[in-house]
Amino acid sequence: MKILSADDDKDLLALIAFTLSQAGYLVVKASDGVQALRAFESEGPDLVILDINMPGASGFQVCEQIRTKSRVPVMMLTVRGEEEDLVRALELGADDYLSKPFSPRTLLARVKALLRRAGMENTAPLAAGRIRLDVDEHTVQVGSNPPLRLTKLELRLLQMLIANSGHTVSSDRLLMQVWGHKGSGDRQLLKQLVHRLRQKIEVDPAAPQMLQTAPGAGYKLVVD
Amino acid sequence: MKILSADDDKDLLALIAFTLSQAGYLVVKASDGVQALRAFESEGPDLVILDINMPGASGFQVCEQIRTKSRVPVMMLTVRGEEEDLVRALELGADDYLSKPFSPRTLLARVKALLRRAGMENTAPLAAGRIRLDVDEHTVQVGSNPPLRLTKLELRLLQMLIANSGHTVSSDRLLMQVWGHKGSGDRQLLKQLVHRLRQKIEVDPAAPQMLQTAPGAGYKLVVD
DNA sequence: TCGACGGGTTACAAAACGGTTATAACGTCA
DNA sequence: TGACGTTATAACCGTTTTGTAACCCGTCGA
Repeated sequence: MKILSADDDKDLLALIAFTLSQAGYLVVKASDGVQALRAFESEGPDLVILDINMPGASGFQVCEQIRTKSRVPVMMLTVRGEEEDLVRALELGADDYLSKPFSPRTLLARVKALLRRAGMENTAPLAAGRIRLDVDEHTVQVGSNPPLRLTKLELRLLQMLIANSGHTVSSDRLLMQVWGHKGSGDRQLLKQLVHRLRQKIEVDPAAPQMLQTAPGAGYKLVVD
Repeated sequence: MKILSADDDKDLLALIAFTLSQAGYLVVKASDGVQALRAFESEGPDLVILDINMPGASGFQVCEQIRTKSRVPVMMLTVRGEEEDLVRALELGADDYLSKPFSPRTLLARVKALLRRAGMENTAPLAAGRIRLDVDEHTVQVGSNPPLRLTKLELRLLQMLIANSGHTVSSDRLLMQVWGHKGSGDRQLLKQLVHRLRQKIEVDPAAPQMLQTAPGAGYKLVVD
C-alpha cells in the first residue's frame, strides 16, 4: 500500500512518514506541489495526503491536477478554522481532510478509513481467485472449504502475496512487510512462515499449487 | 439506535456504516431499493438514509412507500447540484438531505440532529438479537431474564460490540473506544472487562456463546 | 565426486496470548 | 470517616504463536 505525502514542513512530513511506515505503509515524500505531481506520476500511489499551503503548487492545484486523471483517495491537511479552504478542497474532489495539529493516531485512523472506503483494505475482504481473506476476523477461505484461522504473521504474509498475486515478491520485501524491520539473516523465519501457511491453505502442502517458490527470488501466489 | 442505510455504491455504503457504527449506532445495510424496503419491514429502523439513484426502486419510491406507513425520519443523499431532486424528495416526506460528497463528520452531525428533532435521541435502547441495552438505565436484558445493572465500562464495551454485532472488533479499537486513550500495555484491562461482562451476560461464562473471542484479532458479539 | 548453497522439514525453546483469580487503589455516598 | 462498588495492577496457568537451530535433500560448479 503506497501513500504519497506532500508537505513543505519537513518535521511534519517526517512525522507523517514515520507514523505511516510504522503502520506498514510505504511512504513517498514530496516537499512541494511540483514534486508531489511528479511523484504522483512516477509512483502511482494508492492514497495522497496534501498540505494546502505549499510552495510550487498549492494543495488545491495538485488536487485538481490529480483529479483530472485519477480517482485515488486524496486527503487534505488544513489549518484549523479555515472553513473556506475545507469547502473548496472537498469541491475539488478531496475525499477527506484533517485540521492541523492532529495526532498520529488520528491520521492513521483516517487513512485507514479512506483506504477502506476506497475498497483497498480491510473490511472488504481481500480476494484472489479461490482465496478470500477476512482481515478483521483473521481468517481465509479457500474455495468452499470452511474458513481457517490465521495467525497475525500468516495473515500479513498472505495479504502481501494477494496484493501482488501473480507476481513474485522478493524475500526481502516480504521480510520487510511482515516483520517491519529485520536483516537478511532472517530468511529462516520466512521459510518457516511459508511452510506453516502452506500447511494451512494448500491441498497438498508438499506440492504447493498456490503459494509457489520462485527460486532465488522469492514467492508468488498463483491463482487461476 | 438502528439506522437503515441504502446505497448502491458499495464503498460509500461501507463508509456510512463505518462512520455511524463508530458513533455507536447499529447500521443495517441495503444496496438497492427493494432490499431497502424489505429491510425496513423486517428491521424497523429508527432512521433511514436513502440514496436517490438506486437500482430496484429509486430513493423516491422507497421514501414514498415508507411514508405510507411510518413517520420515521428519512434522509436523502443527492448529487451536488440536482436541485429538483431535492425539492421532490422533500415533497415526498424526506426530513433532510445531504449532497455528495460529504464528510463523515457532516453526516454524523446531520444524523444526530435528525434524531434529536424526532425526539428519539438516547431513550430508545440499543438492541442486537436477544440483547437489549438501556443506555440511560445502565442495564442489559438478555432474552426474558430480568435486567442486569452494568458498570460504566461494561456498558461502553457492550455498546461497541452491539454496534458492530456479528463482526469482530479489534482489541485496539475497543481499548480506544472504551477508555479513550491507552497504550498496548492495557490489554490486561480489556481481558478483565470482557471476563466480567461474560460473567454477567453469558449463560455459561466458561463457554461464551455471545461474546466470542477472535484469537489474535479481538472480540465479537454473535447473535442468532 | 565433493561440498557449498538454497529451500523444505522437523524439533524444541521462548515469548505472547487469553482466561482466571487475588488484591490494591479509587470514588462515592451515607 | 468507613463501607461499598468499581476499576487498576499483578500474578499464575495452559495454550498458541513465534523464534532458533538442526537436519535433509536436491542442484550446481569446481
